[in-house]
Amino acid sequence: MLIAEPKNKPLTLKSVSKVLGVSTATISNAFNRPDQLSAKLRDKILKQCQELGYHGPNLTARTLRKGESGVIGVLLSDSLAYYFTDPVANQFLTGIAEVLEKNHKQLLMLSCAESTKQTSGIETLPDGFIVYGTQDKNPLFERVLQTNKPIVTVDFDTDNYASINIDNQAAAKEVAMYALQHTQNANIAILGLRLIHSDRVCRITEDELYNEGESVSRRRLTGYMQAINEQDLNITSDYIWHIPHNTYEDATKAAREALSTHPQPNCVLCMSDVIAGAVLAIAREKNIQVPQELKVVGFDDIPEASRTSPALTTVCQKSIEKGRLAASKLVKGELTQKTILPTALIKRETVEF
Amino acid sequence: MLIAEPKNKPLTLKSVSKVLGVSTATISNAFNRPDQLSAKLRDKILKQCQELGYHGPNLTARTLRKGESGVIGVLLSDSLAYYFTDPVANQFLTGIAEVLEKNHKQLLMLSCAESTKQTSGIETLPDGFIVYGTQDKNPLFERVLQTNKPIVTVDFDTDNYASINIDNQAAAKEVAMYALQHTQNANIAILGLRLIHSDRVCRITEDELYNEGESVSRRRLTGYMQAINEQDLNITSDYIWHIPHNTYEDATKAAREALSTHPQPNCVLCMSDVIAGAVLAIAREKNIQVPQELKVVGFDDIPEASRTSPALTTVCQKSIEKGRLAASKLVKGELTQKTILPTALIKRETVEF
DNA sequence: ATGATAAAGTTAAATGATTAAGTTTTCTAG
DNA sequence: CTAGAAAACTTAATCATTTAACTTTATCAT
Repeated sequence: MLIAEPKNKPLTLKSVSKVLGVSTATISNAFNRPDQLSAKLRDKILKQCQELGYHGPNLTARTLRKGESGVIGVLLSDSLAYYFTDPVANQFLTGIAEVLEKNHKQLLMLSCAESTKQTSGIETLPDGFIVYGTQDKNPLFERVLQTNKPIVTVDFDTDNYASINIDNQAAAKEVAMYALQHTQNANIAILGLRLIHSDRVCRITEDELYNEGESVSRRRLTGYMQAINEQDLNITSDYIWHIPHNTYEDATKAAREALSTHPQPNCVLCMSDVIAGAVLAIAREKNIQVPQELKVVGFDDIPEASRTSPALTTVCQKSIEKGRLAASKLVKGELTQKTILPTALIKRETVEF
Repeated sequence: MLIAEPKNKPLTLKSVSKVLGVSTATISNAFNRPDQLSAKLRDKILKQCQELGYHGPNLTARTLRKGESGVIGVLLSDSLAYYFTDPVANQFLTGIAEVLEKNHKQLLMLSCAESTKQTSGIETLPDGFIVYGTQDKNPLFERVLQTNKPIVTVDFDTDNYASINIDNQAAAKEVAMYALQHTQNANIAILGLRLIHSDRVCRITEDELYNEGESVSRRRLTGYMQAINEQDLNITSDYIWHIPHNTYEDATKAAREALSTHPQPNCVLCMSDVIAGAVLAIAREKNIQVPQELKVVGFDDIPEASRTSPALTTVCQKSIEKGRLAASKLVKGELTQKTILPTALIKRETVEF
């Protein structure tokens, strides 16, 4: 039986090698390169390490030496807390987690929204990054770029990197067309997500309507507008809301405002299912019949969308698949291809019954 | 203007020091210990580093040297993907993320369920751990224990560590009492979570009913049983279901089975709101009126609980607060106290209207 | 001016691993 | 039995930092 070192000092390759009477290199090889030593010695070393309570090389030291940590960073444009709350993000992260776990990679969550003190140098740890959401000149993102490590971007696109997107504009146009075609004398409201840089729920101005950006939301808005035009309808900025965060609270506020206007809209285009869910709740509260008096469409097809009553008509984007694909591109090193995932219009009960 | 090193080699303290003509120590101090050099030189160094594109010391090397990474590990008993899907876990993680972000700590998600190959030594990286859920002799958990790093456990208890729990038994008893007191000729079913070690939805056997473990679910079960006894009612194991994962799919299967029994239960005690939500869906499908013909109670008070129709009567446990508290204990170094968070019975519409 | 003291920088020894290159041991064939 | 090759193991350089201990420069009262 081996005598362990005093409990307080953590075991190292060196201290263990001293106890076992072999070189540090041999123990390292026992853990990492079985072909470099005899099977007999290897078994003996592994067993003795077990007894001592040494469970293998320190990750930090190994990472420093090998330049490889086994950690994948997910870079998120908003605060971390938000990503645990948002159902779409949850699905996306679920997909990532699935693939990383299968490949024995660890998952480090990094938020760009962290306050100015970005001194930690955390970007040097992960072996690669999945970058989610638009990153307009974010400092952490800039640093990540400079590491020259593998990157896959999702829901936005930058030259030189693998990316995963959907055709937001076409999908939005399709769902809007469907909704408008089933609405007589359409009076349209749009509940948009992050259309402008404000932290408050509000309507947008005429100016802001034409300030075309490249965000996911702006592309959806463009899709809606195309549908409205093709149907020879129109909408003013008075009927377009900006919702800063994809939460029930914000969405409820906007929904309540939107359904209190005169004339009251009979067709609400929502940029997320969370928003659409809030509209349904307010409609019930106000005794407005959906879909008879009011058509509602969402976006995303989150799990809850099929459980609302009436069940939500929406655009399905395979968010889990997005995550899976992002992670697998990264672990497989497929770092150039730009993928557009398909979407599908899901007809449930909030447009026609 | 400074000339940067060739692009391919990443910048280091050493390479930068060569360019700037000062020692590595001074640059290190410029970043970490402003008092160790003149403000003038420091400003100059920082500006020059900026120009060169050196954004501060490499985290891995710094961690190795200082023994401190700024990373907090969250050790999860199930697969990672599960924790992004489960609404209770989402809230818990939201709370953690909030506090860590405020304290400039990074969040590393670690799953115990990872297949046998646990060679990575990842437990050496984080500065501390939040351990969530029962860990019956899990190898990764054992290693974490051996690191002697700060640990806070949540939803289970081990000697020597700070822990956060709720009184599952009392809370379950309370909600069950309430439900039973409002049910005439009660015919009870229990939809339990992870009562036994099976991956399939099934009823439990008489034996398994009395196999008392120490899990959260078992304590809730005990609470239910106490209420049933105190009301001079009874239940057989035929009316107790085991649901392996807290998902709608599993729960729906169990709910469908439970509402197809003869005699049909008129009071269902659910160990989670997800399960209760599934029961409501099946009840609607079968045209069973809730609460008139069927009382349903859940557990957790997830956000969706207030949005179901009818709105769910349940036990509120402040899951976000749990996460916040766990993280703040860890960052503040309060590593001994064992906290029992309060719960509250939330009376909505699924027991009385 | 001068010696003492404080401030500003530098040197060099850790930190815990990996791995190329070198050394010793074992094996094989003639 | 021995040279040569292969296998088994060790040595020592390296990874990018931090920081105690040391050296140099500046400050200041006398």
